[in-house]
Amino acid sequence: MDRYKPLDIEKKWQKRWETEKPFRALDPTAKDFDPKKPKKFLAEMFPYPSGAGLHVGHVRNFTIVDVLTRFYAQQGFNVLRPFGYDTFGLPAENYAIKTGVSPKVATETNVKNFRTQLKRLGYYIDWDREINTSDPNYYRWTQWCFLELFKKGLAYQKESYQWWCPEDKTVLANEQVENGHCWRCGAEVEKKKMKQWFFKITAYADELLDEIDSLDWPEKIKTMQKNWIGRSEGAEIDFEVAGASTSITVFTTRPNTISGATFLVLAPEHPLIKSLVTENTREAVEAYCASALKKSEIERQENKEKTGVFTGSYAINPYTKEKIPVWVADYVLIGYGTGAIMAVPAGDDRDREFAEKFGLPVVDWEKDIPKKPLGTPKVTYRMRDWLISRQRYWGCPIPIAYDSDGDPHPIPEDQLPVRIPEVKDFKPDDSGRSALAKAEDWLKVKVFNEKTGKVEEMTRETDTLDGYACSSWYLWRYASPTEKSAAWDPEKIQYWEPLDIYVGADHAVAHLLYIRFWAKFFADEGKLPFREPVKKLLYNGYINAPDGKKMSKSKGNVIDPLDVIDQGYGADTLRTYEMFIGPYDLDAAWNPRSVGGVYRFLSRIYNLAFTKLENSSNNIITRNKVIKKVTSDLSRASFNTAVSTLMEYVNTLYKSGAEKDDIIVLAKLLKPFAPHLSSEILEKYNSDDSWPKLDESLLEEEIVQIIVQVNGKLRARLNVEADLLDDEAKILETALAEENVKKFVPNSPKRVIYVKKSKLLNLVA
RNA sequence: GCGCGAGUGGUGAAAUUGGUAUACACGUAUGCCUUAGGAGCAUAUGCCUUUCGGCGUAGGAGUUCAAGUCUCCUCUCGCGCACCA
Repeated sequence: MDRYKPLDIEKKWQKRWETEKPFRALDPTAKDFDPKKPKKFLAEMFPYPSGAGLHVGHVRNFTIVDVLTRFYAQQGFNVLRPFGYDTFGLPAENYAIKTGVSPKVATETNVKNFRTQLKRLGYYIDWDREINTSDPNYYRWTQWCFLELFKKGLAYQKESYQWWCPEDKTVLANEQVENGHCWRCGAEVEKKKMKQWFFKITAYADELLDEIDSLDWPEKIKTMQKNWIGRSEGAEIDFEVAGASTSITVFTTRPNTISGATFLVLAPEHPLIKSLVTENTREAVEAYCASALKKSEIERQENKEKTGVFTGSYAINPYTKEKIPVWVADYVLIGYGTGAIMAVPAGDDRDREFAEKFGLPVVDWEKDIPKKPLGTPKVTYRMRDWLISRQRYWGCPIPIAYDSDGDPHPIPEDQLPVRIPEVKDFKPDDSGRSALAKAEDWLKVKVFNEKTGKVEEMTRETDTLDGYACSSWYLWRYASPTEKSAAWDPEKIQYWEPLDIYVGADHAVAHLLYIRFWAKFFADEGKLPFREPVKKLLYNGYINAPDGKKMSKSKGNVIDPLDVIDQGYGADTLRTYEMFIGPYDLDAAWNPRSVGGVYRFLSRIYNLAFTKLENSSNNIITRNKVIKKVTSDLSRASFNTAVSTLMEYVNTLYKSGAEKDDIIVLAKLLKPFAPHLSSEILEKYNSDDSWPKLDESLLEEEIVQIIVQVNGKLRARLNVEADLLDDEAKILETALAEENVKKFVPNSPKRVIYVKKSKLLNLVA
């Protein structure tokens, strides 16, 4: 008997797909484009192609997209499922520093390896649309996006205290600091005062917040984004400094508690501190501010014990007209509100703690304050502008040059891309400038200076862009990946976008917020016909090692998906297993035995299709039920139950015998999960792969089972003709005639509940 | 601390709208088969009970003819944010 040999089958089909390219998406400009077909655009969050190649987590992520893509393709949608690589970033650069291999070469190798591995999984990918963020043809347009933002004042420079990673020697965005540590290398971050580039994401804070509710995204992600944006409504109130002409502006969400404000607190970085200190306090205040700045953020977080120092100045409470002291304390943050607060110790735990520690007055605030407007109404956000400059080599160069005054000028569009110069030494240093600064010839550039009206020699910006900038528009590039005259072709964008389904397991606030921001910006520029780039988001769980721990090289518990395939299980088993492992959005632990179970399932299908076919049975009702269940399961992304339905079906067919239509339906429904085996079967049976049509009229069986409960407990099952379902009296009579029912209902039932839809009869005895 | 989830057999889990709890798979047990394999096939498998039956979805209460599902309280675990005024 011929046995299921997945590797042979998979090789055959992968070769065919490589030459026939059946997964190409048809643009509206294509010859064989059919305008009647509805479109679906699906994508995974494109990966960073590491040297280690695919891991099982990638496979889960990509297979979810693949199952859905094939599901829609088989239903006749014009589907677009492209692929790309997020290749800029620290790992490639750090690898280069370690090995001396240039990031460009390392990236090329890794992409090639990834592509080869992806093809071995049989993914439905339009390979003609592959993109790569470190390709000059791509980052030329990332630079264009930057310049669009720059022209509108949404890319700007600001000197301020920034997160600095002493290990990677670069600044980081707020989103890239996790618990006071660098998200990449884990080093404790520091604060450093530097002039940096920002994107003004806060300009869209309200819209980013308000439109969250309309998104078909997981609630968890939506909540995280809401919290991240952190909108607070309140007021700014000016407090005059006693005996001086200055005033201190504070932000508060509870202006009505002003009568209880007994002191002010400024953040140690607050610019007014200098003018508030007195002869007596100067030394102590300066020492406090200096040590607060030097302290790592961790220390500032871990040590919640309140510290602070009196400036020596007083302010006037504009409501009570009382003189209140002005303090400096590091529990007030310079980056939020105005960097200064009015402390109401009777109403706020932190203020109370501070007041108690330093013996400041605690005064109850007047509860019935007349609602006369106090201060200026003001909305504040926790979200800060997005810091985008990085002092690193392997990134998209910021297309800016500086004149002799140090003012920035955009590199003209006809000079794009600003290519990354070749340098020998990629190593970053503490100068605060990237390795690009070492390319001396590259640094000089002739740019028109609008101030002088002349073309002048200027110096290039040496910072590169945060990788998240590169990934903020790639979904739009997929619509026209080779377009030379624009970042995207408006006609194709109009047809394909926005993305229908996006699948990933990371970037809940960063990437998924940035991409929304850019969509809104480019929509305002008239360059995009939508304001939200992703309709539906699926956020899949991680796959852990069999011991339940995170897979890691150092623990030696990594499962290599290519090994699983090459062991003889094949890609179809791997794909189907990862869909069967549990609900897609939960973390799961790898179970080698369970992989074997899925292999057995596919083997049984193979045997059924190639060696055991019978012609006798009539399974048409079962078949229709299976079509209905699998279709609805895939529609609600319940992949594990779709697989289990197919398993049940196979078990049934082993008992009842299978006819040709059973095998064809089975292969079609299985194809999203196991495309190679299904293709092999469908070829043998001369069938296309169109999604099976459901015949609703064939769903109802002639004999139905009615559940009989007494006081809510199962006492009998009645097998009756389907026609009888409408005849409650008859059903009751039949039920009462049952021995076991009689036993529990000796007299006539006090109450009868009959639920036709559930085929259930409950008698209250 | 605040916010959001989740808790079901030995294990991963199913139950979509309040209506048969534990589908499917792993594991385990028994049997069959033979190309003796990392096979394949069949049957059984929540707990207590000889049977009838009783109990059972973290624990406790409640609503309902009927609760894994709804409400309240408690416990445990996970995730996110974390001095945001």
